[in-house]
Amino acid sequence: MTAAGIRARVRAEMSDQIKATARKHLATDGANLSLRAVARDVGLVSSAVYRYFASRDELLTALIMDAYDALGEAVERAEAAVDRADLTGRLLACAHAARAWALANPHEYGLLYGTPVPGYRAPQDTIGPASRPVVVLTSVLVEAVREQGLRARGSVPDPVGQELAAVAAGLGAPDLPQDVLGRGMALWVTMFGLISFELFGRLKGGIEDYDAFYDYELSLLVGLLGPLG
Amino acid sequence: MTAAGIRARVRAEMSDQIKATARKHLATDGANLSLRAVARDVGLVSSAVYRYFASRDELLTALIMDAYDALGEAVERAEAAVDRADLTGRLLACAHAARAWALANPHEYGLLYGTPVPGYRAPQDTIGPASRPVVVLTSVLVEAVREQGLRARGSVPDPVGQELAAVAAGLGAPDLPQDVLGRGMALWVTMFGLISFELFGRLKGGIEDYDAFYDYELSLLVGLLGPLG
DNA sequence: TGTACATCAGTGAACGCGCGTTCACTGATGTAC
DNA sequence: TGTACATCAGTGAACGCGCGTTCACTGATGTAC
Repeated sequence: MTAAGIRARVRAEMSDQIKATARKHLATDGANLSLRAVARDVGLVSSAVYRYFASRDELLTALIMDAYDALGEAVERAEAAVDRADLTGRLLACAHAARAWALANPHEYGLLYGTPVPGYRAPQDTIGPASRPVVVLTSVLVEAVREQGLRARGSVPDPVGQELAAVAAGLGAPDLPQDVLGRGMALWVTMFGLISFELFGRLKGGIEDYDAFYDYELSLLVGLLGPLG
Repeated sequence: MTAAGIRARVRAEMSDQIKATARKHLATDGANLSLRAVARDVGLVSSAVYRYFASRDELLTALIMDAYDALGEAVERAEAAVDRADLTGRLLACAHAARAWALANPHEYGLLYGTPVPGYRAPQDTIGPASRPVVVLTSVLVEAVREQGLRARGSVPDPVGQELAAVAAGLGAPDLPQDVLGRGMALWVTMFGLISFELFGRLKGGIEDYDAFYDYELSLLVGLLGPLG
């Protein structure tokens, strides 16, 4: 390995360590992450962090991108492991993977799907990684339509129908019926609603067995899609 | 009015003004609300605020309680204004009122349903006001069962079934079929999921006409309940 | 092989700032005799 | 009616703290001749 290569790797490792420490700090500070506290924990003087991230916001952005990627990858891997013909299983695998990742990384989840950080504006770069899970779900729906005869069960009134058609096209699935996408989005929204309610403690006192509750509610929303192989 | 009464009223007005100003500050600071900034804005020295709220957390708690109450009242009034026989209309009125309140008070909504404030623990007193909207929804479901023959459309596997039965009992509706409550919760979760996605900008770039999208998705979830008058 | 130079991660002090909370106080207003 | 007293909202200074960011610097390591 060239000297430059070694330097680059050491640099990347330090950068990773800063991010890892920052992730830990999300747990206590939430989104008002303290650069100085992170630096202290890493064993650096606060100004040294600026060798790696130009500002606190840039560090936050890096954390967000990593989180989107981690969630996206978790969903993709889980979905890929299921028998291709088991469409319901593939949808459920996505849903389980998303929840499992959120439970394992609650504060990163909060960063992605909780209240926006005050004063922070997400740069454009986050759009790609952010859409990975939804791309997977969409592809499953497309296959269900093509291979297993999943059909629209109603019509979608405009302007929603037009917008859904545009979204489908943007996701590379221009032939997906609007109604199927609309029902898929209900599933999508409910998934994140359930995860947020669980993580943010909004069901405390009512539901104890979140695993079972999640599965039950998901089954209702998968049922809403229509008969699936 | 007695002198004591006047003093009490003046005190309440000052307290209200502090809360109103604090609500404005939620917009810029999010949940890391600055007591000093609020005091400055009210025209008080920071220590004077302690005559009204024992700490920053107590002020936050007051804001949260007020917000729950405001949301609860908005939902209750909207529901009460609909023809009693129009069960679907009553459900939709609740949903519309919740969204309208959230759009009008996005930062208070974030306080209630967004990422929990780091380090803040909600006291027990918030439970009552927090459940007002869900109580209304439940009562509509109960009436739909009693008066319009809304029925369970499937069975709810334990332990979810048992937990839902306990929740129904806790809401004063011990006879509500578990499956109906389970589907109602799907509606409930989706409502808040949709509102959060809209407010937190998670649908940016896809959906423009949120009014129409919200109605469309709601119609899917109301449909999931079963035939309704 | 040895020397002068460039690179660049990390240092430490400083900038100007804001924060929550405490505390002894002032001064207006109402109360009791 | 007039006076002494109690109440209590609001003041202003201080406590000890943490923050993001800048800047001139040190010193180790690699590079070029």
